[in-house]
Amino acid sequence: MDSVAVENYLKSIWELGPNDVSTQNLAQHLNVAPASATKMLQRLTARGLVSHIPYKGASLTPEGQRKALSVVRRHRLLETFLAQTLDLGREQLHDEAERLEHALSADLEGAIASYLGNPTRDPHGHPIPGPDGEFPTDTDLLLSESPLNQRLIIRQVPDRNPEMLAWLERNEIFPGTHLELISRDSFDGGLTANLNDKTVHIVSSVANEVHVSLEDGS
Amino acid sequence: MDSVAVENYLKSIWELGPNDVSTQNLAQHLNVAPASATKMLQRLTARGLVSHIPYKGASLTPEGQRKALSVVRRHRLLETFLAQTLDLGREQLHDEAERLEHALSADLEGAIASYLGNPTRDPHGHPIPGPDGEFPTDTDLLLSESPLNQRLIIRQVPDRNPEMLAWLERNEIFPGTHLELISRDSFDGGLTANLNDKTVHIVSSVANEVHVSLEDGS
DNA sequence: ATCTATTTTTAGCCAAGGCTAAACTTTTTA
DNA sequence: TAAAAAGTTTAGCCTTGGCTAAAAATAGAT
Repeated sequence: MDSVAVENYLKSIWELGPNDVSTQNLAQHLNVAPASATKMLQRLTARGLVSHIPYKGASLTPEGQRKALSVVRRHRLLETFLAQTLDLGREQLHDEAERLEHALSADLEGAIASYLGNPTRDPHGHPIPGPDGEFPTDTDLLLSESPLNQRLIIRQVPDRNPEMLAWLERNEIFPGTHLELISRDSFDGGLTANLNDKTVHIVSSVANEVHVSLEDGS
Repeated sequence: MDSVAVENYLKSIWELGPNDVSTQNLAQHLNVAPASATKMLQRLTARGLVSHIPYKGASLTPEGQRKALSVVRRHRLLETFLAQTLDLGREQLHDEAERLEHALSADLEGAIASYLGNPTRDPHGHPIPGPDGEFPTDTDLLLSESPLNQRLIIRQVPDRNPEMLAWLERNEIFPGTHLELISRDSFDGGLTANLNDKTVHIVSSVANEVHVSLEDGS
């Protein structure tokens, strides 16, 4: 059994990947000192879960990737389960799942998955990896790179930024919302969109975290 | 925040109490070496959660008791929640809750409790402590000490002994089951009971773990 | 091409929570 | 009541996963 710390490192490397992840980046993401991250990367490399090239960066081995995706699967299943049974706000879900994910047995994971009908998306729209570590191919577009004047559907919103999530929620932007981009500011990448007959301005930091699909695409 | 280990020690001392708990007893219950238990008892005493008299035994301080009951509350709420939403066997519940209990935030605990309507018993019939550490007074009788020839109702079955639980399940003995004791073997304390028109023999080790109430009592 | 700033790693420290072996109490038994 | 047995604690060690400060490597600027 992997410790909570090991699971969190693997998950973070996956989230920051798939390119080589820098020590600093990883340390910041996990709220630890860079020296701590270095040490852990060495341990994970020794265990064959990570390949770390000193002064270069780290990435997951196939084995490490499998384990990372298992954590992600548990996280997303838990978010879905909690959203469905209790009704917690989308902001609360992330934090709770973050703790519980490390305590979920394979059996319970299975029971939850089949209770939910083996969902492929969590409440934020994020794809849920399969039980054997397959990651569903994700054809969603970044909102920041989507075409103007086409009907779009929101597919994914971020889960680890409560302020951004609250803003999105206030503007009724969540998976399933329909919208159409009106204009894109060429200087700062800000967007103007039409959504439920209202006009919203979406700053680029937000547009980079939201995924959409074209209304006719699958 | 208390570590998983600290929470487990407190819970075990509570489960083995309220009399002074011996080092050996505690160590066995937690599957650690006696020396490890001694060291932890010293740390817990320093933190004011336990009062440990060397060579005598250990007991919980009021503060320690509050924390222990908080773990027990989380455990039993989780068992109830999992039993209600997924349908897991009674044997599986214990192990899953055992892991999850340490990862349950106060918020989620509250959400689960109110979703369940603030239950006072878990699926094994064990009383669920209140949010402020009150332990409901438990007037149930031990089956081994119950009178003969009276209609009884099963109230509590053990949760940490899968074999015993499976035997009980096979004989349809779980909270809510009605039965009547026919005779008690004065030598080994074994019981003969009438239950759903069948006669069952209940060995004393089982009768010591099952709680009942009289059919007319509350 | 060198000097400086940034990033990364190493070295050495700490606390938690395990372990075993040895020492010390307490209890039991002869 | 003394010797043996059982239980408990101490001493010393280990791993994990943090930290800081110092050293080393890389990247950037002059």
